[in-house]
Amino acid sequence: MKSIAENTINRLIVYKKELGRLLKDSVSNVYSHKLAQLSGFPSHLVRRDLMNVGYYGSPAHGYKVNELEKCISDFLCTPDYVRVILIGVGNLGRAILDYCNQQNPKISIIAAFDSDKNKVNKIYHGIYTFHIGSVQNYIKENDIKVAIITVPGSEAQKIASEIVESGVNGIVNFTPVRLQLPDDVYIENLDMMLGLEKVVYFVDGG
Amino acid sequence: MKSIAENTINRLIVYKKELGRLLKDSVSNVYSHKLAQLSGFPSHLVRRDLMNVGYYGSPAHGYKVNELEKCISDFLCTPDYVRVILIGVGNLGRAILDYCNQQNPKISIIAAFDSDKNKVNKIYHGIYTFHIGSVQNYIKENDIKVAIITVPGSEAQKIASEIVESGVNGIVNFTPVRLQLPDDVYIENLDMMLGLEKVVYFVDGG
DNA sequence: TTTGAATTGTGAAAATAATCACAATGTGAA
DNA sequence: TTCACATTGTGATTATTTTCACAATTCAAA
Ligand SMILES: NC(=O)c1ccc[n+]([C@@H]2O[C@H](COP(=O)([O-])OP(=O)(O)OC[C@H]3O[C@@H](n4cnc5c(N)ncnc54)[C@H](O)[C@@H]3O)[C@@H](O)[C@H]2O)c1
Ligand SMILES: NC(=O)c1ccc[n+]([C@@H]2O[C@H](COP(=O)([O-])OP(=O)(O)OC[C@H]3O[C@@H](n4cnc5c(N)ncnc54)[C@H](O)[C@@H]3O)[C@@H](O)[C@H]2O)c1
Repeated sequence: MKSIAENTINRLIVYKKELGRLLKDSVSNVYSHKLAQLSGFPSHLVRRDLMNVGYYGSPAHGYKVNELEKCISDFLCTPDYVRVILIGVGNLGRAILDYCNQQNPKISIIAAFDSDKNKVNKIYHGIYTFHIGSVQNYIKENDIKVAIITVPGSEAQKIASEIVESGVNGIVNFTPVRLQLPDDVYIENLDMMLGLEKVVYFVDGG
Repeated sequence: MKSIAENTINRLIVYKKELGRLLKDSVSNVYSHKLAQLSGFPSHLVRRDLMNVGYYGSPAHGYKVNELEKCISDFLCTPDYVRVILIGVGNLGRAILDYCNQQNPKISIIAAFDSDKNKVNKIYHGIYTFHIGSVQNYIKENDIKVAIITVPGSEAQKIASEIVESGVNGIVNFTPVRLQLPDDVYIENLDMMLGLEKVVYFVDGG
């Protein structure tokens, strides 16, 4: 299997999302430069990326939105239904619980975990909160592979090591801590501060 | 001035953060492979990146933490104090208000804006919330260049256009909407869903 | 002083990514 | 039918990024 650049994957995910939106608006066809405009990448890059997924449009009608969306989904191997857990039901955690289950019906947060007795056994935005002590069992029993970490930075490494030990191998990490984990664990760091610093750099310097 | 790859900038920001942490722990020297371990990038890439900022270490002692931190900061042109505004004091907005001002003393959110009367004129995590109607004046009077957008997706484009018109040219966009703005506006899209999809892809497919 | 071990800095090579440019294709109007 | 037009798909090219590999450097210990 040919390995695809991470940047390409990022862009494909964006195309997929925009195609989903077009689908909702009952748009049936789209040209590369329209997709380019929507996604913010140049049109020749859009076409180059689409070569990877093996879907072919026509010069006259561009791409069929529904087929292309399907094709990208298949390419990304998006399983029909992915179950994810969230750890740390604080300010950020609750915002994510609210947001996430509105967005992609194929990816669901099915449980949350916290150490705070006031939060355990409560339901936030429709998701039940368990005590953190039960997380390792929960992961094993439900074969969870992906977790979102929104605990305080000081707790992050310990929690991450535990859940990886139990079988998780993909983590979305919202804490500012760089997690030290085996190489086969995929970590996506979403530290807002880095994004903000980047904006400051490009606005100020460039 | 040589132009530096965006990836390099990303990494430099990470190095800077890790160096800041080392400084706090009173660590005075660091080797490239230590910085590599902390940041998660290979050590030869660390060294290559550091060539760009023009700081030279010694084979015997590696890099001086304080000097290197200073040097990267200067290179990134991090101004001494950057004032940022946040628009949309919802679940996510409040989480960010709480988080942001704890993190980097050089970058501060100095005001928030919302359209909800119940939120206007209130203080959340120390930040005063103004009515959204006053945002354009506020930007002009205070010469604001960077804004964080955490309003519902349906409002994002309208708000973005307005603030750019008033002088903002850097945006951290937390909504799932791809903003259509002039090319000279730097946009950092932080859509959590994309991060999650990426993790799902790499866990499942790779 | 000399040796050995560890680490830096960097030229060169390799790998990867983005861009260009255009033939091929399909469409609709004349 | 024929022509003009817009758009795709892609080979070739260019640019960028990463990796390799090692000479140069520094220091501590013998
Ligand atoms: N990436 C971002 O944009 C962003 C924004 C805000 C906060 N953050 C980070 O996200 C994390 C959470 O931020 P927050 O504002 O929600 O903080 P918070 O304090 O409101 O929430 C943390 C939650 O984690 C729980 N917790 C603490 N220790 C735990 C443990 N050992 N096991 C399980 N749960 C535990 C707490 O009870 C609390 O509910 C922090 O690391 C913060 O730095 C990131
Ligand atoms: N990137 C992420 O991880 C992430 C997570 C959660 C939510 N989100 C996105 O962030 C945004 C906010 O999410 P939330 O959960 O905080 O939503 P929310 O509804 O809690 O908050 C939205 C806030 O914006 C205010 N608002 C609405 N219209 C406005 C306007 N015209 N001007 C000013 N303020 C206005 C509302 O009064 C409210 O306070 C949404 O677009 C959501 O999709 C992103």
